[in-house]
Order: sequence, then structure tokens, then C-alpha cells
Amino acid sequence: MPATIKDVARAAGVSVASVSRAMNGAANVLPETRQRILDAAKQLRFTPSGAARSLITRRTDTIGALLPDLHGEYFSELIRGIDQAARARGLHLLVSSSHGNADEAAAALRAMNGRVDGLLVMSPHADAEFLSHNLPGSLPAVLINTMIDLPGHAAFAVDNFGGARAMTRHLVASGRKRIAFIGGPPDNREAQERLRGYRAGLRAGMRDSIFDGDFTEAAGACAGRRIAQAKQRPDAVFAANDMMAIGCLAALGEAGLRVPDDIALAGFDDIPIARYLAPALTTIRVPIAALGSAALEALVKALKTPPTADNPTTVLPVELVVRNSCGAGPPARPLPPAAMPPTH
Amino acid sequence: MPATIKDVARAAGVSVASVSRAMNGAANVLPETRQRILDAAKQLRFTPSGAARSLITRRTDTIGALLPDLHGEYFSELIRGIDQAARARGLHLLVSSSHGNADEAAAALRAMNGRVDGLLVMSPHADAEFLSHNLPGSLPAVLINTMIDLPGHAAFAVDNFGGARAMTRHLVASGRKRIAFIGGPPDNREAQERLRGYRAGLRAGMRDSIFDGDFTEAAGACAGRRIAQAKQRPDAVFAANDMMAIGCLAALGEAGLRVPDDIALAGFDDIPIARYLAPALTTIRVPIAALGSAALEALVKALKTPPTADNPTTVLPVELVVRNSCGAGPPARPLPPAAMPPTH
DNA sequence: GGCGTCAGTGAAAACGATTACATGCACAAC
DNA sequence: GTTGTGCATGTAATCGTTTTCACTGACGCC
Repeated sequence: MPATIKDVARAAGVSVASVSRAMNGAANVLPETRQRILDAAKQLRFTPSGAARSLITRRTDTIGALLPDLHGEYFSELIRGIDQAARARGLHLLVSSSHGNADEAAAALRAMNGRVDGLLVMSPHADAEFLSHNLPGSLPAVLINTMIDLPGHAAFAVDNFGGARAMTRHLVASGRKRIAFIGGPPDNREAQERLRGYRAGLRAGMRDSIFDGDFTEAAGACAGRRIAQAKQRPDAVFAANDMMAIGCLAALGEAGLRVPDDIALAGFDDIPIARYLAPALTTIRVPIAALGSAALEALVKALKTPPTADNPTTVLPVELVVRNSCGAGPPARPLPPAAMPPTH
Repeated sequence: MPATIKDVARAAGVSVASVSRAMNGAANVLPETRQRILDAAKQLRFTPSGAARSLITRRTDTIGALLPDLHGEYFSELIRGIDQAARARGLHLLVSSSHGNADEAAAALRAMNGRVDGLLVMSPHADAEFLSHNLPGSLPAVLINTMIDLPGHAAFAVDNFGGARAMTRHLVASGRKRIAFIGGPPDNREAQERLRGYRAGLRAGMRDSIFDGDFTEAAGACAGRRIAQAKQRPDAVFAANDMMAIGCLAALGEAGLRVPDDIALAGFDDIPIARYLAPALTTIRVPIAALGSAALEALVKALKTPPTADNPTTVLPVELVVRNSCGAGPPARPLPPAAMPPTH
């Protein structure tokens, strides 16, 4: 049972009001009294209860993040970006993840009520109807990587379409004639956008050639094997994400194909592994951490001026990173980058 | 302004007590009344305030995690393990990270008071004195990766010493004669333990050969260059973590040395990149996610039976993963693993 | 000396839930 | 008819803060 403000008041021989004033640095407290209170507080190891405080102040200094999954690089980077921006603002982070179905997601959403000042929502279940039914009260929320437009809520996404189109055009421009595409999960928004971008990037007259995938390495390997055995073998493969490109690379290697000489390979995401592969993977760099930061900044803004009527979905630009796996990259192996902070 | 329990009570024509009972599934509520209340609640989109509720129930169903840093694989895996165990227990996660100094860490700790039921602490500042001064009240806490023994708190760590010793012994056993070690930051607990393990693993009579490092890729490259030029060149390098091994590998390659023929290379951590390097990196697999899960489980236990007097620091075993970079691994490139869940 | 000003402090009302206790009612038993 | 029992419901206390308002002296001014 931690000490309460009453205990401190009693110990210092003052009222709880004075303790509150002294702790929060209000001006109108006699220096001597303040010192007495502070001493008592320190001795009792008093820490104000966040629950009680936020009940009355109606602020929690916490923002909630509803995330789909905690696996892999993507999440790690995203939460890093969010945390960085949050810390700069003195905000805490309440995370909730991996909701198998809409009901779980709804429960998570409701559990956040009264514990957070705003919400960052990135969930496959977060369509307009879901949110309008389950968002408690008028809690400010910012949407991440969802293509829906919900009035009153800002939204951020990555330019999956533009990136995929740029990559496809790059492969076309470097002389590849038959470009295969390994797709992501059919119900995944980002996968859909990347597929769309791939199609848009093909030159008029080029036939598309699509292999099923699900963003996993195993799916990439499976597609790679099929590609290696295809009658009219493609001379380039564009995987909808880097993990599938990795799996594909292994399969192509097993089939005796050389990358990039026999066949070019490209991915999407630029996960850290990408530059260490042999050959280093040409891919699209996605500013995941920036996505998180931008979303949080927007949320903070929405916290101050609640009802921003319009909500343009902000699309963050991506960057084509050309490495060796498509034959057009720098010849040498990558040099180590500038100093990085220790990992742990 | 979200609807409160009073609004629901008024709408349903009952008292707040009945609303509370209906919402929490208490038995003694007339089915008809309950339905009326539930309807009103749904229509008003009522969600109980977490702050108010936890103020009176003295439970938050949330645990706080005080982490040193959010960079890289290590954190990502740790929080994944924590989250997984937490979700299985119906607990939420409040994360706080990157405290440059002890004061910031203390502030973060105090901010958690009243918002969490227990604490997972992994912080360079978390020594016995810091905790006994700043841990609010008698908040249950579990320590991660700190070597201190704090009465009343369970602690978990990874067997850095045993792992480093096992790796060194493996290199010795495979015939390497001069084994160099690239160390981590001198003030880092884990780095110290790994260095100790390296020394313990050398055969009697072998001289140790230590190069400074700081867990970054750049430091590994720097050490690699010095190693390549050494008068009595080592025939094996053991880097205190994988990132440094990666940097070292690049530097050795630039110097014209072949791994593992001219020189063996080993790392520590088994980050995902490790198996994709050319050659694939021999390393020590660290069960980071399991570390997080185990710590959370222990915390949950401490929540139920508060004052467990004894607190043996539980050391989680690590695993030697032999790949090609030390010359003793399997010849082929790794096959893709079994299916993995999508990353996003 | 009476009176307004002001600074320091305390008393008490919030905040939104839970829950112990009281109340009222219906029904059965005597 | 009185009383006891039990159930559904309401009343009010409670959690630990912040904050408004009232109070008390001290002080300066006329």
C-alpha cells in the first residue's frame, strides 16, 4: 500500500491541498511549508497515483497504440518511431497487439478508454464501421496504413503503389522483359496496393505474371521454385516484400540460377537484412519509423484542436534502393554505415 | 466527452449501481432490467473509464515495462515475448524507454505509479539503490538482465557467461589456436559477462587477445581491420555480438581474408540476419522472447503472492548455433524455415 | 482605529466507477 | 395479521487526486 497524499499531509501537518500545491510547484506556498512537505513526501516515498490524478485532470499523458502484430522488423521500427516522438512530447505509450478478430480488437479499444488521451490505430479490422462503433466517446485517433477515410481522423500510409510502380519501371528500364511478381496476402491492403503498382509499372504490351504469396519466407521460396521451373522463365522477380525475396533467392540458388545474371530479384521494405544478402537486395525503402512519428505528431495536434474536420490521408514517399540483386547496383559489398547506437 | 455510468443510469431509468452490476455481469439483476441497461449502454457507446475503475478496484490489469532502448532486434524480440505472455493473461502493456540518465528513469518509474499492477525493469540504472529509492510503494517488480540481487524481487538473465565460454571452447575444439575477442561497451553488464566467458573458455596456456568494441557494426569493422593487419594474425575471431561480427566480416573481406578458410568468425545473439550472411554466421542463440515471457510470468506470480522472500536470479540457457563462418557448419546454404506469420 | 488587499492555508466538491449497506416489496410460514 | 426471508434495486461511501472557494491574519492606508 503506497503512501497517499493524505499520509503526506498528516506527516507534514498540513492539508492535502497544500501538499498538492507543493508537489505541483504552485507559487503560493510558503517556502518553509513547501520544504516540510517535500521532505515528508520523500521520506514516505510518496508518488501521486496516476489513476486518481487523471480521473480529475482528464489527462493521462498516454497514448494508446493498437497494432496488428508484434512480429518482425516492421513493428519494431514503427513502435520505435512512435516512441521517439512520444517521448519528445512527454507522452507514455500503451500498446495492444495481435487481435485475431474484430471482437478482440474492440475489447482492446474499450480497455483503453480512460487510460489514454488518444489512439494510434493500425489494425486490419479498423474499417470505418468498426471504428465508429467501438471508438469510445470522441477519443482522438489517427489511422495508420489503412486506406479508409474516416471523417475527423487523420490517416497516414506509405506509398505502396508508387513504390511498386517505381520498382517495376526500374526493372523495365534496365532491360528486363518478363517480370514476375510474388504477391502478398490477398486481403492485405498493402499487398493489394503493391500489386496495383506492379501492374501500373509494366510497359504497355508486357504481360503480368503473378505468383501467390503471403509475405512469408516460405511462400517466397515456394514461388521461387515455381519460377525457376516455368516454361517461359521470367528474367526478373519482384517480390511484394523482402522476406519473400529472401525465400525466393534461396530457391533460385538451389535451382542453379544466378542472381542477377540469370534473373534479377527485387523486394520491398528494405529490412536490415536486405543489404547483407548475397547479392545485396534491390528494394524499396519504407520509412516505417517516420510513419510512426508522423502519426503521433498528428495525434498530438488533434489533441490540442479536437475537431479538425478534414482528414486528408497523408501518403509518405518511399525510396528505390538499387543494389546488386537486379544487376544495376554498385559492384562492391556494402561498407559498414556510420556509427550506430548499441543494440542493448 | 464520453458517456458516463450516470448517463446510462438516467437513460435506462435505474441507479448507477444497477448499471455497474449489469455491465459486470452480476447475478442479481432482473433480466429485463439488464437488457434495458445494456441497450442504453450500447446506444450511448458507454465504456467504463479505466482510471475511475482502477482507482476503486486497485487493479489496472496493466504491467509496465521499463526498457533501456527501443533499437534493434533485441528489444523487438523482448517486447514480443512480454506481450505474448501478457496477452495470454489479459494484461496490457505500458512501455517506457530510452532513459538517458537515472533521473529520467526515476521519473518514468514514478509516472507508472497507479497505472500499473507491476513492473518489468530492464535498465542500466536499475541498481539496488536506485530501485529501493524510486520504486513506488511496494509495487511488485521483476528485473531483467541485471546482475543485482534485490531482496523481494525475482530476476531473469541470459547465460552470457556460459554462452561465451561454450563458443570459445567450440573454436578451441575445432583446432583454432589464436582466438581474438571483440568486446562490447566496458560498462555493459552483458559485455562483461561475455568477456569473462571468453577467458574461461580458452585452453590453459592460450593467450587472450582482446579488441575494443561497443556492440556496433562500425566498431566491428574497425576491429576487423586491426585484426587483419595484426603481426601474429589470429585464426579465429569471436565478436561479443552479431552486429560487430557483421562489421568484422566486411573488414576481413576487404583485407582479402577468406572466412572461414583463413580465419573463423563467430558472433553472439543469433539475430535474424546471422543465418543469411555469406558465410552464415556461427553464433549463440539467445532466447530473448522467452526471457520476456518468463519475466512476465514471474511478475504475475508475484502479483498473486506478494512477498516472496527469496529471489534466485534465473539464468536462461543459451544455445550454440554452428554455421559456416567457423568452418564447421553444414555446407549448403540454409533452407527456408517452416511457415511464419506475416510480418504486417 | 477601521477597512480593503493579499498571501497562505484548509474544507469540501468534484472526477467516474465499485460495493457495502439499506430499503422496499412479494411471498410464505406461523 | 405479524413476521421472517429473499431478491431487486437504490443510497451513499469510497478510491486519491486537483481545484474552487472561503477563511484567517498581516499589512498598509486613510
